[in-house]
Amino acid sequence: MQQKHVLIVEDEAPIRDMIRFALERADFSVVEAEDAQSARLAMADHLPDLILLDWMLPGISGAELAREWRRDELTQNVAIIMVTARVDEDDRVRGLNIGADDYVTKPFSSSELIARVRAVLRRSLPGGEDECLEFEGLSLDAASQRVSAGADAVRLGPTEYRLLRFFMSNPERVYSREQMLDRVWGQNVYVEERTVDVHIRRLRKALAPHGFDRFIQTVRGSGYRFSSKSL
Amino acid sequence: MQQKHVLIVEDEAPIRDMIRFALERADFSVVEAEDAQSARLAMADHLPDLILLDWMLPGISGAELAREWRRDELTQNVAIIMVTARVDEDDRVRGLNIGADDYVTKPFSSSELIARVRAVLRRSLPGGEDECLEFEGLSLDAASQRVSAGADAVRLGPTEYRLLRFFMSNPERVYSREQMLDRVWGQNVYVEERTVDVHIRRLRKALAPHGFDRFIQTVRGSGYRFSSKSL
DNA sequence: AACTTGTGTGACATATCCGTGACAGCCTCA
DNA sequence: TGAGGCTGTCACGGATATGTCACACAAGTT
Repeated sequence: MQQKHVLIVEDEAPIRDMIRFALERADFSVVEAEDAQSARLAMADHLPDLILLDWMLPGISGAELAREWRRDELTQNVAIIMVTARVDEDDRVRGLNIGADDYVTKPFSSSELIARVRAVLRRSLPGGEDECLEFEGLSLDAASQRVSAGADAVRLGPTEYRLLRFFMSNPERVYSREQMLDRVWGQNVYVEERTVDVHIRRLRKALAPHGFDRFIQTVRGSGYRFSSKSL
Repeated sequence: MQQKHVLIVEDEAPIRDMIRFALERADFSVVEAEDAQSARLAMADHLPDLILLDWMLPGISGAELAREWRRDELTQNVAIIMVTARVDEDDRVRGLNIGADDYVTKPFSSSELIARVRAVLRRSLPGGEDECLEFEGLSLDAASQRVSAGADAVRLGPTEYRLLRFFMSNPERVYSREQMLDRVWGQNVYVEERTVDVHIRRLRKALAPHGFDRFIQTVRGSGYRFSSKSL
């Protein structure tokens, strides 16, 4: 994988340093900015692949900045992760509505940060926005978050949807329950591994009326695999 | 998954014991150290995959130690989790700034500890390189954990799969039953050596319909060999 | 040939893994 | 406040894999 460029927009120097340290250790190239203006300056030279944006900045808020970038033709496809001290749910929702791809709450561990950065970059890498996945008659539209089996629609809960989306993005490959928890549930939640089984069951059940449950295969002792080929 | 080694650096014996107990129950191999010097000693023998490092140690602080290790070529890639009684935000940032991968605050539950240890180890693992082995028509794909003989698929149990994978990664070479137990079963499980024979048999049986069982050759008095050449 | 040693093979008790239904907690929405 | 949807956990039971044994068989040895 080619080295990725990350722009940090953060006014507090110690946190900036900590983030830079973590990112450079993980082999990212890092550019720093302490406010909106220096951020613009940094972007003029070279567009980053991802921006780590502090929620609170002197002058303009990070949220405003994000909204602005999303409107700009040039920057609208750059991934954004909001960094904030707030734990308020409303802010979180607002942040994501603005167009941030993910959201990290202080205090966070460096490995958590890296994991989220990697996850976002991985997600935004292929083509981008309105992802539309098709698999032998089973189709998933990311924009409308709809799944349809042939003609008729499939009704899925949020978790089942994300699970299926993950599977369809990564077919023909075995994933452990641990890996699935990482990539479908999120890196910072601790849930039992068997929970994966239950959701697999629920997804299979939803897909079964159309016969698509055969795509979800159990690999005993290892995990699960999404594949069109039979066992 | 192979067993991981964890080094605990902690001066208080009861806490050390508690951590050791939790880790061993979760199938990690544990080495203890009570100060910087004994930590160095423990590392000299064998590098751990992860270090649980107490923030406060007699003499040198854990933070100093972490910084030192991060500078050392040999140890800089070993994951570090700081263990501390402090809840102060600044300390946390400072700890992560130093290069710790995560941070656990006393008191902590053993399940939380295990979760964090697992999370950190998982993240520091090298990305999944897609191993794909081929051998005269017999092919094994590590990503999908599939084995196929020519056109049709071969159905294997977990142990047979690992065994075949081991063979195909190390062809043309004789291995004793003991070596095979080490590398396929794991280094510290005790099973009878004859068990290898039984699994060899099962693997041969699965490969036989396609004629590929001839690759698994018995070397009387020594062990087995995987080879395309006959005898 | 008899004996010794090493390996193939089928059977079997057990351990392990996974599918499944049930359930309580938590949301949201009316 | 209650209904209804979603989530994570658990316990049970069935399916499958595992390790060990006993015995058959083969290859050397005396």
